[in-house]
Amino acid sequence: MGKVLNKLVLRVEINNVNVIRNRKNSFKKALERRRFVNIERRGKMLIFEIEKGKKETKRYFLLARMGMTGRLVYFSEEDALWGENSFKNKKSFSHKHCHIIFKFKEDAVMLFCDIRRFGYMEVVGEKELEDRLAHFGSEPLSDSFTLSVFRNTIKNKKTTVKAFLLNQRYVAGIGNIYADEILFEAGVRPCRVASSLSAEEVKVVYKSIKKILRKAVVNRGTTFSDYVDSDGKEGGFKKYLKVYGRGGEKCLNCKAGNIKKIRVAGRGTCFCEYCQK
DNA sequence: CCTTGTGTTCTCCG
DNA sequence: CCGGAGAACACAAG
Repeated sequence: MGKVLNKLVLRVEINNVNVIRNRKNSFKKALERRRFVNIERRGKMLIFEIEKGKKETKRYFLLARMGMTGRLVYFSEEDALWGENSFKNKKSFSHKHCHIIFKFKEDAVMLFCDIRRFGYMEVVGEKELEDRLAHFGSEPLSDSFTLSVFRNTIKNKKTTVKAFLLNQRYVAGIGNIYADEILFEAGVRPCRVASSLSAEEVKVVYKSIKKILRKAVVNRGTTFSDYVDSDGKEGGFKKYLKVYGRGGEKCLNCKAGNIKKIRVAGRGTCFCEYCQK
């Protein structure tokens, strides 16, 4: 979404007020006639820093969370028309599911669309931002996420290793697809109790987190059904999926075991009964 | 019925 | 009875 940086937001159109949380911070008023001066990410949350007004001392931020089907889409000048051809992926971007439109002075637009409406946006002040950031664990691809940090985090956790990986308080940003792929890469069964992993297994899971997430980022994410990035482009990681969505198939690695599909931590979970111990 | 991210509520245990 | 941990539930719509 870097293309919206420093562009002037002229107008914010709200088609569905229900996707805005924390309405006390007057969403439109906080955004119109201002610019986004910085954009960051923490876990699965995007943080747009909003330009300060002349007399203001405190900063405000636009937070965006995509849930399952939420997406931010950028249209440049020539594409920013509402004609039939603009919305090539009609299910994702139909008028019906486009909830907020940011119109920039530069003639560009940014859309917040969400079919299932698990996603939301909100404007928060510095204090509220601090509160929300406090709920996130380590950024798995940062240098500060070391093996010893990971050992300390997973130590004594009585939950399953899959639930542990999905818990944003421990490691931020891992969802269901990557949790399954990480555990396959590590050769560890999703239903294992986290604290039961040997020192060696913890190390392998740690390395697998880095490896899978790096590869996913390089390939710009996973398009399993209809995910697209802000340019409307699909992610390329799908071709590297080894267990997710392969329940009932033969394992690509051992060519012997079957990929089982079970339920762990309330989520559909795929693993190889032969490769993962 | 299934799918998932996350915020809330419930339950268990010391 | 309190607090924390972890599990379970609720939500949405295709």
